[in-house]
Amino acid sequence: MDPESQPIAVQAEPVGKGAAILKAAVAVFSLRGYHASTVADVAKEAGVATGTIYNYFERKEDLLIELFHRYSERYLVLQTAGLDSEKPGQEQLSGFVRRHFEVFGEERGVARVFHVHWREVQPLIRQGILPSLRSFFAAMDRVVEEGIQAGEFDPDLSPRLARQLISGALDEVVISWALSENNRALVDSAAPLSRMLEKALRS
Amino acid sequence: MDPESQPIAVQAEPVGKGAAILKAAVAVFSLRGYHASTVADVAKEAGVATGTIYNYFERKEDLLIELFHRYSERYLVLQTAGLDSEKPGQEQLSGFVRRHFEVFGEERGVARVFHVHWREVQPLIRQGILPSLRSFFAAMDRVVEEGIQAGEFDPDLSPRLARQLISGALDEVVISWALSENNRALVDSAAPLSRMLEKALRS
Amino acid sequence: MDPESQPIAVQAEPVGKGAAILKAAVAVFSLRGYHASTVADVAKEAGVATGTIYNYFERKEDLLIELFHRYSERYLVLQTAGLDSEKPGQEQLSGFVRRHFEVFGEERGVARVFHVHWREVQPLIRQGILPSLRSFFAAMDRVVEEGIQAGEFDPDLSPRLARQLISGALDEVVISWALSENNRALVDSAAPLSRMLEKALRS
Amino acid sequence: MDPESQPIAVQAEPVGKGAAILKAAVAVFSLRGYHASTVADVAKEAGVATGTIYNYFERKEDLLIELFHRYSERYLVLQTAGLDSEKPGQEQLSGFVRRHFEVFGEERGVARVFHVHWREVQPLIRQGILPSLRSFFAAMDRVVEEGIQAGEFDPDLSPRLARQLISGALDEVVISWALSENNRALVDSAAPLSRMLEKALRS
DNA sequence: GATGAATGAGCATTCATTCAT
DNA sequence: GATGAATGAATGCTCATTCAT
Repeated sequence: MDPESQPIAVQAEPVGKGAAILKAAVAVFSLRGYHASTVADVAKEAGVATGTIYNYFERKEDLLIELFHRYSERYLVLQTAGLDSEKPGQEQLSGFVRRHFEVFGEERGVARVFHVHWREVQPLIRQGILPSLRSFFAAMDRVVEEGIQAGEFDPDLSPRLARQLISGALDEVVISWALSENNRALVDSAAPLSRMLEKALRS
Repeated sequence: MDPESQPIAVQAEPVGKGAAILKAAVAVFSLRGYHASTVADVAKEAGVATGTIYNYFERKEDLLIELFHRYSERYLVLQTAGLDSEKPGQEQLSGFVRRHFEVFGEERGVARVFHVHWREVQPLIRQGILPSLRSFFAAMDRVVEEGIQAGEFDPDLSPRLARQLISGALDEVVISWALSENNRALVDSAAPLSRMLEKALRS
Repeated sequence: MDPESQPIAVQAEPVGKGAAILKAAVAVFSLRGYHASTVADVAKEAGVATGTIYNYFERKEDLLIELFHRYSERYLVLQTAGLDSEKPGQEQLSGFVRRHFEVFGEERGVARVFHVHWREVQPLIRQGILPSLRSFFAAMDRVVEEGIQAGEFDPDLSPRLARQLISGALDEVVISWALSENNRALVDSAAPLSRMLEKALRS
Repeated sequence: MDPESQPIAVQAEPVGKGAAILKAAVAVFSLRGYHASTVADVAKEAGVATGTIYNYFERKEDLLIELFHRYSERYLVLQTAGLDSEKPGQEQLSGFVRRHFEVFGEERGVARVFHVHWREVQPLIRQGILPSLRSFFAAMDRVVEEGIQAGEFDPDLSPRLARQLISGALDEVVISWALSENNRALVDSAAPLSRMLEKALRS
C-alpha cells in the first residue's frame, strides 16, 4: 500500500489468517454493521470455521478494535511521513486532506466500518478504539499547531475548535461518500475542501 | 423549551405516556447506547411494564426512530423560524450555528443519542432515521444556497461540500462535548466556530 | 410433608413454577448428573421454555445450589425437631439415622443428586452448597457432643472423627442405595447401622 | 509399582509419557475438577501438545479412568500384601485403615481426584471406574468376612453394611482432609478411627 | 390500556477431537 | 510420534416480542 516502503515486495496484501479474518470482518461489518453481524458471518466470509476466529481474537469486540488498530497505524505512518516533508500551514493542510481521502477512498468497506463505528459507546469497544481516535486527532492537531506557529493560520484560533472543524468536515465527507453508492472518487473532494479549510484557518 | 418560539404554549413538557417512554429511552440509550440497552431497561426507567412499551411502539427500533422524528421536528421548526427572520449569509449562518448548539446543549442525553446513532446502518433504523437526517441537511443547504444567492458566499463553492463542512463541524463539536464530562456550555463554541465557517464560505 | 404443620393443607407439594423447575432439575440431574444435563433438558422436563428457567434462577449453577438449600432446610427442621424430643446418646443417634434414611429414602432422585454432587469442586457451586453441608454436619456434631456430655459416648472420642464416622457411613449407605436399582427400603438399614454406630461411640 | 518386584527399586516414579500425562491430569483435575479442566490444560501441565494426549488416551474420559486404574492397582497390591501378613479381625482392620491413610495421605492431589470423582455418573466414566471401585470394596469385604470367620467380628453383622461403614468412614475422613488446607498428617487419624471401627464390628 | 411471565430464536463462546505437517 | 491450528457441534444465556389476565 505504501509504495515507498515496499518497493520490491510482491505481496501487497498482508498475509496470515489473522489478517484474512480482519479483511472478512471489514466486508461483513461494512455491509451489515458490527451489531447486526455475527461471528459466524465473519467466519463464513473468511472461509474458516467459527472456532478459528477465536484462535486469533479473544472476543468479537476485538475484531473491531484490532481493525481500528491496524488501519490507523498504517494511516498514521502515512500522514506523519507526508507532514514531515511538507511546509506547515496550507501545504500540510492540503496534503493531509488529500492523503486522508486517498487512504479512505481506496476501500469503501474500511471507510464505512471506521466512520460508522468510531462513535461506538460500548465500554469495551470504546476503550479499545480510543487510542486510534486519539492518534487521528493528534495528527490533525499537529497540522493546526504547526500552521499557527508558522504564522500561516490565525493565532487567535481555538486549536481545539480548528481541529474539530477539520476532523468533522473530513468525517462527514468520507461517510457521506462511503454510505452512498456513487462512483465519484473520494479524492476529488480534496482540493475544494482544502480550499475552504484554508480560508477558515488562515490569519 | 425555547420560550421565544413558543410564547403561548403552556406545556413545556410534552405529556402522555408515549412521550414519557421516549424520554426514558433517551436516558437509557444515552448511557449505554441503543444496542446495549434492552426494552426492559427503558420500561424500568419509564416506570412502566415492559409490555406497555409495545402499546406505544411497535418495535424497539421505533423508539430510536420516533425519537429522531420528534426532536428533529422541533429542531426544524426552530431553525426555520430563525432563518426566516435572518438575512442570508453570515447572519443566517451564525444564527444557525448558535441555535444548533443551543438545542443540543440543552440536553446532553439527546445530543449523545443523536450523534452516536445517526450513522446507524441497520436497514430498518436507517430508513426510519433518514427523513430526519435529510431535514437537518435541508436546513443547512438552505443556509448555503441563500448565502450564495445573496452574494455573501463564494458562488464557486460546491454547495454539497459546503454543507458537509458545516454539518461535519457541528457534528464533531457536539459529539465531542456530549461524550465528554466537561461542564463547558456548548453554545460557547458557537461564535468562534461561526467565524471560521464564515471565512471558509465567503466570497 | 410435615403432617403437623399442614394439618389441613391439601397440597403436600409446594407449588409455584420455581418449585416445579427444581423438581424437574432433580429428575434430570439424578439421571444424567449435573454436568451432562443441559438447561434445555430441565426446561423440557419442567414443560417450560428454556428462557423461563432464567426467570427463576440466574444461572444453571443456581438450580443445584437452590436445590441443596431447600431440601437441606427441610431436613434440618426435621432432624432438629426430632433431636429436641430425644434423649442424648443412643436414642438421639438412632433417631437421627432413622430420620436420615427416611428423608432420603423418600425420593431416590433427591438422594442421588445430593450424594453425587456434594463434593462438587467448581467454586461457584461449592460456595453455594457449603452452607447446606455445614448444617448437615452441625446436626451430627450435636448428636456426638450431647451424647458425650450425657456420658453415653466415650469422652475420649475425637468429636470430629466421630462425626466423620457417622456422616461417612450414612453417606455411603445412601449413595449405594441411590445408585442401585434395588427396591429394598433404605430405612431398613437404619437399625443395624445404628447398632454399629452406637457400639463405635459408646464409652 | 509392585512392591515385591521392586523391593529396592530406585524409581518410585513410573516413567513414560503416558505416566507423565496422568500425573499432569492429577494436578489439573485436583485443582479444578474433571469437568472444569480441559484437555489443553492437562497438555500444558504435562508440557506436551494437545494432540499428543490423544496418542496415549483415546478420550478425555480415559484420563480419569486410567488414573483410577493405575492407582487402584497399586493400592490393591499394597493392601493385599498387607492383609496377607496380618491376622484377621482387629489386626487386619487397623492395618487396612493405616495403609489406606498412608497411600492417600501421600499425595493430596490423588486423594482429591479419587474422592471427588468416584461418584461420577456419566456412563462412560462410571463404567470405566467401576472395576476400581469394586476392587476397593472387595478388599474391605475381605477384612469384614475374614474377621467374622475368625470370630473377631460379630457374626450377626450385615457384611454389606459393615463394609459400607468402613468405606464411608474412610472416604469421609480422606476427603475432608483432601479438601482442606490443613497440614495434619492423614495417617494420624488411623489409630483413633480404627478403634471406633473395631468397637463397631466386634462381637 | 397495563402488566410481566413466558417464549424460543439467536448468538458468543468453548472445547474435545482431528489431521496435515 | 509430536505438534497445534482448525474444526464445528454443543450450550448457557439474552432479550425482543407476545398474550393471558
